This record gives sequence, C-alpha cells and structure tokens, in this order.
Amino acid sequence: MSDPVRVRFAPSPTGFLHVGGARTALFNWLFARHTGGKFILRVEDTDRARHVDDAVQVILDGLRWLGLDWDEGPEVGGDRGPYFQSERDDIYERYFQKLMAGGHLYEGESGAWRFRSPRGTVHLDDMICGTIAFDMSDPATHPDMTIRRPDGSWIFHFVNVVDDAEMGITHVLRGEDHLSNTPKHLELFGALAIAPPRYGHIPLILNRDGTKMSKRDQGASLSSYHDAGYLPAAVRNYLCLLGWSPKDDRELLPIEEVTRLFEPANINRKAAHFDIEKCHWLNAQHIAALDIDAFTDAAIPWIEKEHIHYGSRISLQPVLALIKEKIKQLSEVPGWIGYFFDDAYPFDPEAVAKTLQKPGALDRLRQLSATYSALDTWDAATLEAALKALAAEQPCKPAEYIHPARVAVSGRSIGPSLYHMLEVLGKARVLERIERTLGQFAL
RNA sequence: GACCCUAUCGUCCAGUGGUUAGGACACCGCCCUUUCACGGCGGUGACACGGGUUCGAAUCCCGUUAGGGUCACCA
Repeated sequence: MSDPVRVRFAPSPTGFLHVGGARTALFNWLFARHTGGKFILRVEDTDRARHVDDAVQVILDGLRWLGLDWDEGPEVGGDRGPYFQSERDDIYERYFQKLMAGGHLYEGESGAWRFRSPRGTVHLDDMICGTIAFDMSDPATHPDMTIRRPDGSWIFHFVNVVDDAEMGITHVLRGEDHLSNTPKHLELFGALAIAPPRYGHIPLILNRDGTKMSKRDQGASLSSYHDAGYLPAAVRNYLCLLGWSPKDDRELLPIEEVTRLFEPANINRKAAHFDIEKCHWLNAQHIAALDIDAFTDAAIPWIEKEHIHYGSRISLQPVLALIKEKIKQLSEVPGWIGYFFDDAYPFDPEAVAKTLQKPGALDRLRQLSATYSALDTWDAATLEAALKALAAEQPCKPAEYIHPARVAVSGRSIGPSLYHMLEVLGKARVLERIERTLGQFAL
C-alpha cells in the first residue's frame, strides 16, 4: 500500500484569488477527497514587499466560499506547521546548511546565495503531461538559481521544495506555469537526497479569446462570482468541467459525484478558454435545482442589500417562489420583487405606452376590477376563470385583460404568471393598484 | 530568441486505427405560452496544415504553422 496522499495549495497572499488558482485548489482538494488523503493549505508569503494585510483572508474566504476545506493550514492547524512561510525561517536555515555542507551552494558577487546545478538531464514523469526530459547542461539558458537574497530572505524555489519535503507532500498539482521550474525543483530534491513528490501540471485558463487571463479580465477574480450573484456550487461545478470531465455527457454534477470520479490522469492537457456564458447557464441550472428554503437563504442578502422591506421570511417566500424559475443570477432578485413590497412602484414608460395607452385598455381594467371585487375566493385558478369568462362575454382575447392588468399591478410588462402574482399580492392590494393606475392614466 | 507544453464545431467536453465525428453553452428556426423565462423539437457549425506508417487515420510518427508557458535577488 502506498503512503496516504498529501496534497497542498500554496497561494501567495496578493489579496486576490485568481480563478485559475481556485481551480488548482479545487483539483487538489478533489484528489485528496477522492483518495481519502489530506488537503493542506500553505501561505507562501516570503516576499515581504508584496505582502498585503488581509490578503490572506481573501484567499481563505474564497476557498471556503467554494466549499474547499483544508485539513491542515491557517486557522486549522496541523502538526507539520507553521503554515506560513514567513514563520518557517529556522527550518529553511537548517536546509540551507545542509545544502551548504553538501557543497551545493556558492555566494554570488552581491551576497546572494546560488545553487550549483548538477548540469545533467532531468527526467520528469508528470501525472498530466507525461514523461519530459529537460536538458539542464547549458548555464546560459539555465543559470544557477538564487535561493537566498543578500538580506537573508528566501527565494520561492527553495522554500517551496523545503516545505513540500517537510510537510510530506506526496503529489503536487499546480499550474502549467510551473512546468519549466520543475527540473530546478527536482535538482534541489536530489541535492537534499529527498524523494520528490509526483508532479502534475494543470494547463492554464485563458480568456475567451485565447489571451492570457490577467487580474482585470472578466471572471479572473473568484470574488467577482460572489459579487455577481453566482452560487458557489455552480462556480465549482463549472471549474470542475474546465479541463476535466466525467467522460460522459453529464454536466450538472453534484460535488460528491465529481469527488468519486476524479482522477488527475484525466485532466486535459490543453489550456481551457474561459466561457462565462456556460458558467451563467450552469448557475441558472443550480438555482433551478434549489428548494425554496435554500433559494430564500441565498436571496435574502441580495434583497437586504437593496433595502427592500420584505417584512418576514413568511411574507417573502411566496414572492420568491413566483420568480425563482426566472432567475439566473441572485443579483437579479431585487429587480424582480421590488414592486411586491412597495406600493409606490414606478411605471415603465414603454409598458405604459404599449398596453395602458391602447384604446379601451383602461375600460377593460375597470371591468376587470369590478369582476374581481365581486370575488369571494382569491386564488390563481379562480382569477383565471373569472378573467377568461369576462373576456368571453365581450368577446375578446384574454390577453386584452391580462396585459393591462400586469402593468397596472406591477408597473411593467414582464413578470411572473399573472394569476399567481395576483394571488400573492392579495385582493385588497390588487384592487387598490388598479384604482391607482386608473387615476394616474385616465385622460 | 532558446527550451517546454498544446492543437476536434466560436467555446467547454466526448471520441485512444474502421463512428452518418457525439453531447453541452452560445446562435438561428419552430412548438408551448398572458409577458419574460423554463421546457420540447430541429438547424448552422470542427478533426490547423503537409508528409509518412497502415488495407484503413481525428486517433500513431515526423515536420510546419499557430497558441500558451518558462527563461528573476516574483511567487
């Protein structure tokens, strides 16, 4: 039996969690959960100049939002810590001395310490890219790497290798941007006489147009999905499908199923272009699959952000039930429900022009109001039957009543099913709103 | 420039020597329908190019081209 899997995500705290980084974390997490191994979070904060306060929190928040929990790391602990590189100085010092004693180091002119490359061919058996041979013999193209600055601080390659060794990392799933760094890391492991982990290099995520995705590009920041009203499960689902698939046609996948099926060897070797439209569609699918309680939980923060006075959860839920199927992003919720909770809802000029100002529209509204005010029962089925009976008497199409009624009670031409909307609004408010409309638009 | 990775519809993903090259997003059309969506049905649309290997290549090999990555006292 092989050793239990220990994988890690090792972000630099830049105050920004890139969607590519999030996917790397996700793949590591999936691999750990699939194998019953450990997922470790390590913060690579060696470069003090770059350090941003609260930057670590952005990373932690992002991972938690995506539902990626770590078994060892910041705020969790573990017996292979500390999990911040800035706190591991004595460990690095020890390994530094070990390399020194082995004669692998020399001091450059400025006082920086360099690792003397063995100048051989390094073979990498990559879990995703296959076997690759790197010829390291030419110092011109592969200069000896610096591992320590004159001020005593450490360089990425060195601490990364030391940490992976010290933390017992068995598999390194990281971005393809590190592929060319890997022979250097392998040389370091060799000099330290430590067996290296297995590496797997994940192709990068590019923009829709194939260019490199930078910070400012749409969808680059994980937090932008939260801000735009995406469900974490939907974003996670989308990320799973970017470079990996269950090998059949399923796309809407529960995370448990992905965990069950996930194999690093099945990760695609080509870079994926990011398609926000597909993510958007998946989000709509996930929202549609939510039950009304879960949808309510997800929607409330967005409703409160717009200061809509919805009363209680009890009064809110019937309204949300009406619009759930219309919603593709949570950010759309306030726009769909505002008029339910505010009698001073505005009228869309275009809707008014198209329906209310049509000849006879107001007369039909009066008729409908009279019909409805005589009703004892107030539910969608009764309202529909009454409206259709009224139309049949004239005779005219039910639509001639439906459209003006919709605009009258909501101010707009787009909305949920009219009869259900009227039911939720209630008899008194519906009649009041029709009166108001009549008063406002009568000649 | 050198080195490395990659190459199937616009995009994501199937397809690992013999398929009418499949599914999804997007797009278009039709149906459903009180609006907007959902949904249903149908359609447009791809193996980058050139050589091999083979009875037979999207699938294997080589080259070209294109895209990406790396060549730091960033991570």
